[in-house]
Amino acid sequence: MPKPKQVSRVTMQDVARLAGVGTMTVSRALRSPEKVAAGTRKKIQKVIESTGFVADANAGGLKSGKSRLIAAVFPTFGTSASIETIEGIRSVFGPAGYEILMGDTHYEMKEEERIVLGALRWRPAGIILAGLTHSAKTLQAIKNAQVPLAEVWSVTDDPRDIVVGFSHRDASYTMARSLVEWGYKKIAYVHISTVDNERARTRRDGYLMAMQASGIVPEPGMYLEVPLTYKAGAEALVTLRSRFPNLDAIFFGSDQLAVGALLECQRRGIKVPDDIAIAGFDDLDLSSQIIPALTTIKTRLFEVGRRAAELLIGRMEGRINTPIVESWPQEIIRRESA
Amino acid sequence: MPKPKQVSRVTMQDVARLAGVGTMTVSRALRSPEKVAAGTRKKIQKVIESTGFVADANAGGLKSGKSRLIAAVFPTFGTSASIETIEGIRSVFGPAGYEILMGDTHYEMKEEERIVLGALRWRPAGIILAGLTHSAKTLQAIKNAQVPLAEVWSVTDDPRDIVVGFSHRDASYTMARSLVEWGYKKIAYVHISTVDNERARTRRDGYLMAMQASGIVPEPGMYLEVPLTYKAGAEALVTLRSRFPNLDAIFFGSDQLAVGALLECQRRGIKVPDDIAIAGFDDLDLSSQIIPALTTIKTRLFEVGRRAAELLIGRMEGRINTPIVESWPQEIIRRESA
DNA sequence: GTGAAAGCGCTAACAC
DNA sequence: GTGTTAGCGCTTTCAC
Repeated sequence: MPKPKQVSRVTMQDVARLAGVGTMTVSRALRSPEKVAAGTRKKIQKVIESTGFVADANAGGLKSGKSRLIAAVFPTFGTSASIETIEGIRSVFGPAGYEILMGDTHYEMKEEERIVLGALRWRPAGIILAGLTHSAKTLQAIKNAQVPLAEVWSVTDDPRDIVVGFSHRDASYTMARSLVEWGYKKIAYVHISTVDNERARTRRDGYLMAMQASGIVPEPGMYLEVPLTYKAGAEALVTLRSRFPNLDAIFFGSDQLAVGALLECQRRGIKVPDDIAIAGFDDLDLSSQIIPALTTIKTRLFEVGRRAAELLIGRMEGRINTPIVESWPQEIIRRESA
Repeated sequence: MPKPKQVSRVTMQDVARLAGVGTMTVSRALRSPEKVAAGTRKKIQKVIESTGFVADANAGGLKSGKSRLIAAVFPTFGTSASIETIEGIRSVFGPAGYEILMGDTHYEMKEEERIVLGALRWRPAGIILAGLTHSAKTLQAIKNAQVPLAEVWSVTDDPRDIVVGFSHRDASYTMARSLVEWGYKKIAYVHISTVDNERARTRRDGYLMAMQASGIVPEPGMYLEVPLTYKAGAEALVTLRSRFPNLDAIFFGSDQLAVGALLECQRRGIKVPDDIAIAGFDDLDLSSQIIPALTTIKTRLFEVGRRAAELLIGRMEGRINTPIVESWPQEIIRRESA
């Protein structure tokens, strides 16, 4: 292995000089090698390796006004929803030679705004945001910057640009209807905060619509908002059972809550699904392992991330130039808990 | 092929002209407002808001040779170890106005190399890598670029630059010794791949050293390498119990494996800790909720990330200019499973 | 297939 | 406190 020498900074000009060619040829050798003669290319490659030259993306981005950088902003890195989506995004952009600027908003729209504004300073080639609920300032800044935008996770009839996700309302509706079909009559619902979060809101709406369609009127207090932790799921179970002694099912808007509830059932000797049925939403790794195995909705978020990235590249290359919505089918996974 | 129309952007010069000041004053108003008169500042702020101007970080980075960008590379985003550390890093760099370029290597050293080389094109102000095991090329490239490096998670006596973490060997040793103290005599160990992963290796070494110190010689087949999944933990339990019928404890090098094993015990009616004791490493959220609650080692990875970021800023500002190692104490959490 | 010239939008250095 | 000058290291353009 050739030993790179320790120099303060090697520029493309240095490489060009050492290889006995013009800087333009070096630039081409890096970005479109097929336009450079094989011999020249080899010579340049050798110099690059021996000097440890790394092209300055700032200079390139400055000149061209665009950089091979994608901004991706998610509410949190702590859920598998974000992680799966990010993995899907990286599976496309990694091999394509893009870097990813990542941020997490902690579910704060104001923080999202701060992160997006910061990211735009880099003139990214594209932006990916989670969900459809963003501040006017965030959206205006993206529009001004003329940066392609992909919104992932939800779907809408009126897309701003690229939208890839699924209907949380339909998925939730289907699960709630299934619970009714399976014979459950008194079904509670537990969800996380719906503030600036259309996923949580539409999931809850799906439940409410299913109840209505089934001729069941959920009593007040029968749907509950809690934080996203195992413990909150456990506590919701206890609260709901004491409020409604004849409750026969609880549908949780997230598997993490449902797992928390299942563990609480174990602790208290409550039989699932005989004493009470439990259903979730997300299909975490853990959900198939927990006892009893959790009935839930399987999302396809790796695919969602992957497609968002592909469509973004399509937009960047001018192949796609109208708003577009792509929906990935969800699947009810019936296991033992309901 | 239709292309998006190229509308000219708002530059700092435009802002300067509209505010009736020089570009340098605008630059200062953004980066060190205290050096600009309040009236001037207000005038500039107004123009920035009305034009939606966002300073081009590429230009700034080009001129100064440094950008307010941090590269952070982790083996995976799918474990809470990575996520906690990243949260700690962001808690410092977010408020300080840095963006974070993130990559995950899928535990591949070659992929780490690719990601680091890509990130260096942006002339980042600092790099954070997980662990101490990196390819020569990766390390040489970072050295050439003269970018401050923080390595997190492990510790060493011979730091390259900034190192923040803890001794996995000591933590693991302490847990294994505690198991002996608590009366367990035949203790197996389950770990993930030690290839290019000094955390997994030193955790295993800690177990082996504790056995030796306790006068116990682990039989062949008594420590096991498996993938990092719940299922693998369950399978390891079954394998080890059939190999060693009188096994009385299993120490898992990761809570995820231990949880998988606990769930398998439930399925099979194996009593924990009476039939077999289970211990883990990491203290996941789930570990305190699972039944029985898991005895484990609590790591302080948020703090590790936070301190790595703080020390990196210290190095960038010239306040720290020698290699430095910081170790965060770990804690054995004894719960019901052992 | 290759190179020379021009300049992207900022900021360091220095003047005022 | 503020402005002027000079370039950072690439890529665009166009000539050969």
